[in-house]
Amino acid sequence: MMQKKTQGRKKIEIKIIADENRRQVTFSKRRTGLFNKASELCVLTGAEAAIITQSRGGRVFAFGHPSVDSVVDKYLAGSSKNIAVNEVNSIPTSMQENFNQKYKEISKEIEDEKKKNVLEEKLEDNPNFWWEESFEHLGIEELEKYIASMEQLKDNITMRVDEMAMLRNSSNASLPSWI
Amino acid sequence: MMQKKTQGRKKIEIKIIADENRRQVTFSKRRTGLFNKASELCVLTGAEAAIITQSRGGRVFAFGHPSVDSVVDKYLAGSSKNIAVNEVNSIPTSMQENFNQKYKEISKEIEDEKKKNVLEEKLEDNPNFWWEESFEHLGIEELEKYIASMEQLKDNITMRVDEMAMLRNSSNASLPSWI
DNA sequence: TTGGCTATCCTTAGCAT
DNA sequence: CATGCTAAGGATAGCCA
Repeated sequence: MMQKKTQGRKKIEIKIIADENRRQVTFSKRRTGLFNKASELCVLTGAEAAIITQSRGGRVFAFGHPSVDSVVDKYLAGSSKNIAVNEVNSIPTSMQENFNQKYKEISKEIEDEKKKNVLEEKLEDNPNFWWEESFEHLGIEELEKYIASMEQLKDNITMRVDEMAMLRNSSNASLPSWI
Repeated sequence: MMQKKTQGRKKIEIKIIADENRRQVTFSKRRTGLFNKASELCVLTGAEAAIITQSRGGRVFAFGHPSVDSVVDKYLAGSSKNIAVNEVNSIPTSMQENFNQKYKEISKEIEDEKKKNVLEEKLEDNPNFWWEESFEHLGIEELEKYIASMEQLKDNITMRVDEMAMLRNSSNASLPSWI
């Protein structure tokens, strides 16, 4: 009987890959796959998208359609400073950070919760986005807690950016590979 | 014989989906898939990543680890203004835009080209990245052509950003869905 | 660090809700 | 605009040339 040439793809857990070499290979391959997926998304739906990634080694890779900067600029223009434009339901844009951080875990919790109550809940009564639901059910205290953690995160980021800026003057470790 | 419940996934061409409804559904599903892929990439390799997308409807969705802003800020810090840091091999950051735009098509061309010449080429002699190769083989004229088109793109983007800014004052069509 | 080669594992097109 | 279902199309983990 013919022996299999390879053992084929093996299932892996979604957790940090210990072996440095495997981790690097995975980053390279999956990054390529991610960029291709983004490219297809843009072509298929006519959407715009930008992806920025930084490996542990400090190398930056980016993809953008029609360009990284155009998408990022638009994003910044829409999420910056002038938050007061929308009065009542206005939520600080910075909160998005926490949302993204908790995206997976919370969405999974919501998911599980939904499955449990699927029979006694009318889906029509649920908002389209879990975060909208979160907002509506969130108390003032929770909101303020989020905002506070956001402020701190902002500070951390600012410091980090400064570090990066200083690093740039002595090495190019953080420079995109295409420069 | 039992009839199949669904016809299953069908192969599609990577080109704009004409039907608006199907296009919307595809955007939604693939965006989710893209975000999950990015999430896995971050967890598996310890990398940082940010994705910003805008549907045709004007809604913005973003993903980031550890946050959109931290990754974007770092990117901007590394690619902005002070280009003169690296002297000789310094290439205007704005050129990245053209690269990304041509990523797919050029990479495919390179790919095809490689396959044709695979026997007469020593892979060891090739640079690690196709764009490095492009640079080295690009003449001054080509470079200047790129730069020129980049400048124009910059202008277009600036105008577009201004438009967005004005729009923000009269409607929230361009506002991220999480606001 | 990249690319090719399979045998799996994962994503998703078409429908329906 | 989003989710659930199912079968088929794609992405990729583990190994190498």
